[in-house]
Formats: sequence, C-alpha cells, structure tokens
Amino acid sequence: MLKKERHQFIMDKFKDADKVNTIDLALELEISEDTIRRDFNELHNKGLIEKVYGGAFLVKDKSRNIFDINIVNEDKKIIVGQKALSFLREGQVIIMTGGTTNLSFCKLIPIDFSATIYTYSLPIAMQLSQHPNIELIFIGGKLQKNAMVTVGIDVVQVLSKIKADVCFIGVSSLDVNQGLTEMGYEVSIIKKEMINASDKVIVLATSDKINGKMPHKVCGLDRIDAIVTELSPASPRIKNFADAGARLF
Amino acid sequence: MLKKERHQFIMDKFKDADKVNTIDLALELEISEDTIRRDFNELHNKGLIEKVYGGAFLVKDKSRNIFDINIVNEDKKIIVGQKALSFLREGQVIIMTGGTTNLSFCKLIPIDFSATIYTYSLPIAMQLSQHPNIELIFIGGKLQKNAMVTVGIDVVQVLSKIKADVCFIGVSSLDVNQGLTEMGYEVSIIKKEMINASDKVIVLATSDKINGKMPHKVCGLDRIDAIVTELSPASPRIKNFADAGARLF
DNA sequence: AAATATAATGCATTATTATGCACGTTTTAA
DNA sequence: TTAAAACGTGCATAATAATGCATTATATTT
Repeated sequence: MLKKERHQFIMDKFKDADKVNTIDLALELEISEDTIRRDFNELHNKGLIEKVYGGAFLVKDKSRNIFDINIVNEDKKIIVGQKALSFLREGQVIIMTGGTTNLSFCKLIPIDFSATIYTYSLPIAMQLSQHPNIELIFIGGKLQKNAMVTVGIDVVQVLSKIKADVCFIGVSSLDVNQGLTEMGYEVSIIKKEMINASDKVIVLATSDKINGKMPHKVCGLDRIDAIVTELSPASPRIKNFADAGARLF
Repeated sequence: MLKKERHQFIMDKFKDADKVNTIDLALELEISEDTIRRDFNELHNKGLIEKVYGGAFLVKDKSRNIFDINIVNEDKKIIVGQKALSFLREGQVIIMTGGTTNLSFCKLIPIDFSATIYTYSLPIAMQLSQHPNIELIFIGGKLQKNAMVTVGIDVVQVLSKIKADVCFIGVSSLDVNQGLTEMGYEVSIIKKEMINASDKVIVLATSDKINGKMPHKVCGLDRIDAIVTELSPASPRIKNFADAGARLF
C-alpha cells in the first residue's frame, strides 16, 4: 500500500466517524503505529486533520465564515497569552504583530484595558476593536493575504516614526543561536522596524516554533526582553535558551 | 475514548440540561472524577464553561463571534450590490468606503475578479482578502470603532496622493438638495478626499438612507455619476432625484 | 541492469501526556 | 460549628508520541 493510498484511506475513515484511533488504524492496516503517526503529521501539516493524544480528528469545514479564524493549538496559545498579560501596563503604547498566538493573547486582554496599540494585522485589529478604551492605530499598506497583515514601504515608514513602550511579537521561528527568524522577507523587515521602535520586546511563541530556523533574521536573543511559551521556564525543552541567558516565562 | 471526545460529550450534555454534575458524568463515562475535573478545568480555560461546586454550567452565548457582522436589511443590500456589479471593470483602481451596503456588494464580487482596491474599512478588507487577484491596499489610521474604519490625518494624506478610476461609496444620507451628507465630521472629510481622488463616483444606498440630511456635507448630486438603490429607477420614492437629473440605477 | 541516491518503514529509546489514587484543603449545608 | 462532599495537588503508572538509527523499498542515474 502506497503512502498516498494510506492517506486517502485515513481521510475516508472520517466519513464513518469523526475521529480515528492511532492503534486501531495500525492494526487494521497491519503497519506500525509510527507510520500512522507520521501520516497524521503530514496530514496535519496540510491542514486536513487535527492531531490529539491517541488519534486524530477531521478539521471541520474551515471556510464557513471567512471572518472566523481557526486557531491551531488554541489551548497552548491561551496559556501563552495568559502569561503575557503580566507584561501589560495601563496607558502604554504597544506594538502588536500578527499571528494566532497574538490573537489569542488579545482575546484575553481585559475588556476595559486602556492603552494605545499599533498593529498591522487585520484580525488583531478586529479583535481589539472590541475594547472601548484601547486607542487602536492600524498601520496601512498592501495586504499580504496569507498572513492578513499589511506590508510594504508605507508600513516601514509609519513604524520608523513611532516610539512604543513594548512590542508583543509573534514568531515564525526562534533559535538559540539565530534568534528570531522569519519565513518572509517583507515581514522580517517590518518586524525589525517594530523592534527598533520599541523599548521592550516580548516574544510570544508556542513550543513548536522553538528551535527552528527560517531564512530571514529579525533579531538576536539579546534584543529580546522576554520569551513567553506555554512551557515552564524550567522545561528541558528550552533549557538551551535558559543557558544562553534568555529570560523565559 | 479520547480526551477530545469526552470534551465534546460534556459540551453536548448542555443541550439537554443547564448544568452537568461531576459525579454523574464520572459514573456515566466510567472514569474517575479527577479526570472530569481536569476536563472542566480545560474547558473553563477555553472560556466554554463556568465551574461551580459539584459541576459546571455552560457559558452563555458569549461565544458569538465578534468577527461576524450583522447586516440589517441584507436582502435589500444584496439587490443594490448586484446592480452595482455592472460598474466593475477588470484592472480598475477602486476606492471602497465602509458600511454594510458596501460589504454586501463586496461579497458579490466574483472570486477571480482582478483589480486594485483601496479601503479604510476593516470588514471590507477582511472580505476582499478572500479574492486572490485583488491587490488590496488598506489605508491606515486611527480606528473609529463604531464604523470600523480608520480616520485621521494619515488617511487623508494617503488619499490625497492616489488616483482611482472609481469610488464605491456608502452613505449616511442622501438628499436631493444637500447631496451626500455624513453624521461624523472626520468621515465626511475622508469621503470628500476619496471622491476627489476618483474619476467616477458610484453611490450605493438602500432607500432608507434617501431623503435624509446629516450635519456634514460631502458633495453635491452633480459630482455623483450613479446612484444605486434597491428600488426601480422609476420608483416614485426617488422621483425627485430623477427630476433633479440624478443617474439612478 | 547495476549502482547510487532518496524515501519509507520499523524498532529501540526517550520524552510527553493522560489518568487514577492518596492526602490535605476548601466549600457546602445542616 | 461541624461533618460530609467536593476540590486541588503531587505522585505513580500506563499509554502515547517523538527521535535517532538501521533496514528495506523505491526512484534515479549511469
């Protein structure tokens, strides 16, 4: 049986039930659980299934309402967001990048919190618009549709003129040597500018972003004032960061 | 039974009853109360339930998605939008204002339509981001939360520098003598600028906006190239516009 | 066809997650 | 106020997952 067939077989399983079980599948197809897990990983990366401990679920019709954003690993991101709340101060000027981790964070900000927030992310802006006491400045530009953020010279220009107390930054990848790196060139430039404009830099990242490298460097670890993950700061999975002197939360 | 299934099971319980009981649930699923409590905690952290001594309650309707916009008179607005489609040309540079009439219109634009569109409305931008061939430029500024549009000097400045083929403009009010008028001063300034930047001006308005006056004038009827309503151009309710020489559709 | 590279798979080991139990604390209700 | 019930926490155990490595299968090149 070819891998492709197996993937198809797995997806077909969801016609009968809305979950599949790792072990059952391995037994049924007479292959190892490892292979099933690898299949799950690949299907997950294609956004077709959601992995859970013990099996997998089908990702529900995602295009129902274009406005509702599917947040993968939402529970982990909620933990990150809750920790990050301690870095908020009333009256601050804040720069907020995009991404679903930051979106989860924004959902947790107290409804009457008062601050000035700059963002270039459409979903973040939609979310923060619910907060009556937040003065929200949207940084305009050409919309990059996959990330739902604006890019281009206009964005950089606006950023070059402002000064913020703190920047909450979501990441593509975070590596102990390379620091913060991005997949896209344009976004990397913009994030650099955002960091430049901010006194403090707080990185929000779930553990799956950690120990990965992307082509475009944003900044080194030394420029980051806090790294917030869903893990305990003492977790062995981020021990290398602790050893390198990173401030973990 | 996978954890996620159990969570779903618990949430489904609320379809029958207002409250679920820790012990009952443990008995029914034949697992320990500890596990149920842990489930409650996780569901609570996601904001889905409220824990009480002995069980849990569903968190009411709070879950409604802030991103989904309620469009009043949507049927009328769809009629307006469909008529307005005839003013679209491939490759145009378009300025799109905010409002739910324009939003309905944008939902009707063919998915592969190709153009450059400027907007200052968050919901419009979210909607148009679904169109792969539309180059979308968001005009940044301070967000006015009731209308979900950006305002301020930055918006005016961007508009003063661009030149568009056509502007689709939603209105507060439209009067045969006063022309287009707005409730808010800032938006009136911005709309003036949008009209200035555009060769053609298409007004989209449901009939309830017609024959009303607001404090801030945007432009006279003579500057408007087309008025699109859900009514027939021959309708007696807009005869005064026809008599004044307005181009009705 | 043979040789080589590449991908897929299974196995062993280690890490992570889920669950139940014990025990001390908190809450409820009489 | 007190006793019973419910809760939270730490810990032990079992189940599941991830990782590195060896082996086999498949694809590509010569």
